[in-house]
Amino acid sequence: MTGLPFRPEMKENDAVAIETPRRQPTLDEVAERAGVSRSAASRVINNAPHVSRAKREAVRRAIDDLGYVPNATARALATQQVGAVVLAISGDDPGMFADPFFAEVVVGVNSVLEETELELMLSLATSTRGQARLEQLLRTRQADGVMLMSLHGDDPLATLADQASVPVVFGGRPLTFEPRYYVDADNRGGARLATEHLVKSGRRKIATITGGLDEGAGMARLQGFQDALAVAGLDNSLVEHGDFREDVGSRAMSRLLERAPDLDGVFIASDQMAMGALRVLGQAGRSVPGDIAVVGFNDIAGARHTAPPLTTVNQPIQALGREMARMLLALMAGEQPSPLILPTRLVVRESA
Amino acid sequence: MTGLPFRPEMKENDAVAIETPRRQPTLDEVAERAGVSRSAASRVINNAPHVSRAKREAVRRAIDDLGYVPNATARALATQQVGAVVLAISGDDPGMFADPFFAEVVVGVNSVLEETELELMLSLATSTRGQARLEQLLRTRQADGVMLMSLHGDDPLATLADQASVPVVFGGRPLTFEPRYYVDADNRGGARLATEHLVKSGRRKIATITGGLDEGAGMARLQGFQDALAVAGLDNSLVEHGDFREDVGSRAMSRLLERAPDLDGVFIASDQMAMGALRVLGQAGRSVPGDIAVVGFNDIAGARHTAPPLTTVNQPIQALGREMARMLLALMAGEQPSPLILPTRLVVRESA
DNA sequence: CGCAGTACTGGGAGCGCTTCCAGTTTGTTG
DNA sequence: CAACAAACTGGAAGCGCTCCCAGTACTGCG
Repeated sequence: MTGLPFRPEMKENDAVAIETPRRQPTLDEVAERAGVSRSAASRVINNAPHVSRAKREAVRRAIDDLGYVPNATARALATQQVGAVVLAISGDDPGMFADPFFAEVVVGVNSVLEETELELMLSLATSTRGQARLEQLLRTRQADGVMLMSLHGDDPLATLADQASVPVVFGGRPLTFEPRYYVDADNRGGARLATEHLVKSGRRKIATITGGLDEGAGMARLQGFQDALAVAGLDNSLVEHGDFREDVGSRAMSRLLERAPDLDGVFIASDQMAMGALRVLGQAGRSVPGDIAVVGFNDIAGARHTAPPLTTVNQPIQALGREMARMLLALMAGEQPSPLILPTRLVVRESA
Repeated sequence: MTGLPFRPEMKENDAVAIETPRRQPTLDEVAERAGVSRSAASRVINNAPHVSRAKREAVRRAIDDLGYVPNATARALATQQVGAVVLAISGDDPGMFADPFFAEVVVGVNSVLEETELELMLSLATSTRGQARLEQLLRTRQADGVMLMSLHGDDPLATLADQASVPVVFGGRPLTFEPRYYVDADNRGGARLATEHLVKSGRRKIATITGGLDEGAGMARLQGFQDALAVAGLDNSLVEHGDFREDVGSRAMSRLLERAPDLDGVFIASDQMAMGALRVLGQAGRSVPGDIAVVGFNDIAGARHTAPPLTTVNQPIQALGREMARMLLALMAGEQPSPLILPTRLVVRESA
C-alpha cells in the first residue's frame, strides 16, 4: 500500500510538494479556509442554528473545495455516540450463520439502516472468544444499539442484555425470560396452522420433529403442534426431538418410521429437517403425500424445489429484520416501543 | 431504557449515591486507584515495556476492581486505527445479499476475524445512498481495511478502491480491471469440468445458461463452457443469457427448449437458475438426466434436494471468505500477498 | 566512590470534533 | 436615538487514550 498517511522520512519543508498523498482535511482547515472559527464550521456541518447566511455559504464552499469529510471517530468521541449498531448472533455452532435465514434478516435490517447514518456491525458470537467480546460490547457501549438473535437455552447474554447500558432488541424470544423489547414471528400460530392442515386433509396419525427445544422458536412450534392435536382430539405423543439441521431431520424421520410405521402425517419444525426427512421417506419407499403428508417451517428458497415441493409455513424474515431495526431506532430515540409478533402463514404446495 | 449514562436532573452531590449507574471507568481512574500515572497504566494495558513489576500488578488489580475496559473510540482517535474492517457487497439488487452464498462468505470471514481484535462491519451498497457511503468510506479511512465483493460491470468503485487510502482486497475479479489483491474461485476451470462431464457422458447438443456477463464470475463460467466444447469440437452457439437468479433461469430454459428441442445437455451457471430450469424441464415432460442432463454451479445447500439431485460445481465459499480476510490482514500488516485462486470441483449427483 | 548506562516514571501534547459560554454585533421598538 | 433582546461569534474546555520526551532512580564497573 502506497498512500499510507505518513512519510516520516521527509524533512519539514522538503521542496518536493508534488502529488500530495495528503492527510484528510480537518475541520480546522475548513474553518481557516472559510475564514470562520472552528465552532462556526462545526455548526454548519451539523446544521445547527446561529450561523449567518454568508458564513454558512463560505463554509460549504470550503467543504467541497477541500473534499472534507468529518472524522467519524473524533465525532464519536466528542458526542459519546458511536454511530453504529450491531447485529449479534449468538450460538454454539460456527457455521450456523450460514443458514439463509440470517442472510434474509440482514437484508431487512440493512434496508432500514440504509436510511440512517448508522453503520452495521456483525457479531457472530460463536466461540467463547466471540461471546466475551459481545458481552463486553453490551457493557461498554461500543455501539449505540444491539440486535440480539438466536439465544439458546440459558445463554447468560440474555439477562446481561436486558440490563445493558445500551438499547437492546431481541429477535425471537429466549426461553428463560421475556425481554422488554423484541420482535418475533408467530411460531406457535404457524405450527398450529400447519398441523391443522394435516388434520383437515384427513391425517390421523400425526407426528412432529421438533426444533431445538432450548430455543423459543423450537418450543413454540411444538406447542402449536400440540394445540392443534388437542383441538382435534388426536394423539400427540409422536414427537421426535430435532434441532433444525438437515441431517438431524433425516435421523429423526427414521426413528419415527420405526416407532410408528403407520403414521400418515408429520409436521417438521424446519424446512432443512424436512428436506432430510423427505429423502429418508423416499428411500423407505413411502410416497409423499400419498402415504405420508409432510409440512415444514420457514419457507426457505429451496422449499419449492424439493420432490415433491414442500408445503410449509412462511414467516416474513426480511420483515423481522426490518422491524428489529425499526424498534431499535425507536428505542435509541428514547421511545418505548411495544414488542411485535409477526404473522406466519401456511404455503400449500404438494407435500401435504 | 433505564441505565442511560446521564441523569442530568441530579444535583452535584445528591446524597442518593446508592446504585451508581456509573459512567464507564476511565484510564485516569485506573491510574489513580493503582497509584501510578496514566502513562504507566496505558503501558500495562498495551503491555508495553518500561513498567516495574509492582506497578504492573497494581494496575492489573485496579483494572479488575473497576471492571475497566478501554474505550475503543478514544483509542481509535489516538492511534488513527479504527479497529474494524468492512465487508462490502456492491450491487443493484437490494435482496441480492439474501443469496446464501454471502452468508457463507461471512462465516469464513468471521472465522478469521474472530482471532483478532477487529470488528466486522457489513456494507450492503445496494442503493445509491449505500454506494455513496461506501465510496466515502474508501476515501476517508473509516475502517482499517475493506473486502469488496461482487462488483458489476463498470462499477466506479473498482478503480476508486484500488487507489483508496485503505487496504482493499477483492472477492472475485471485476471484469474491467485486474485488482492487485484478490481471491477468486476457479470459475473457468469449474465450468470446464462441468461441461466436460456432459461431453464425457455422451451428450452432443449442449447448451448453457450464463450468469450475469457483467460480472467476472459470469464471464469466466461462459469461457469455461466454451473451452470444453472447443476441445470436444462441439457446437457452442447454444447460449442463453441469464443472471444467476432462479426465475431468469426458468425463462432461459424455456427459450432454449424452443431454440433447440433436441438438446441433451445443459450447463447452468448457478444452482438457483438450475432449479428454475429443472422445473421448466419437468413441466415440459423432459426427463432428467434421461432426455437432458443438467449441471449447475455453486453447490448450494438445496442442490442435493432437487428432483433429481443436482450435479454441480462446488466452490469453497467459506474458504473464500477466510482467505479474503487473511489477505486483508496481511495487507494491513504491510505485506504484499499474492492473489489467490481457489479450486473448484465437480460434485456428481443424479442430474447428469 | 563517581560516572555512564539502563530501566522506569509521569507530564503534556496531541488525535479531530462538539458544545458551553461570555462577549460582540445586529435588529427592534417605543 | 436610547435601550434591549435576539442572533451570531469564537475561545476554550473537554471526550479518553497514546506516546514522546525530559527527568529520576538504580545498576554495575573502573
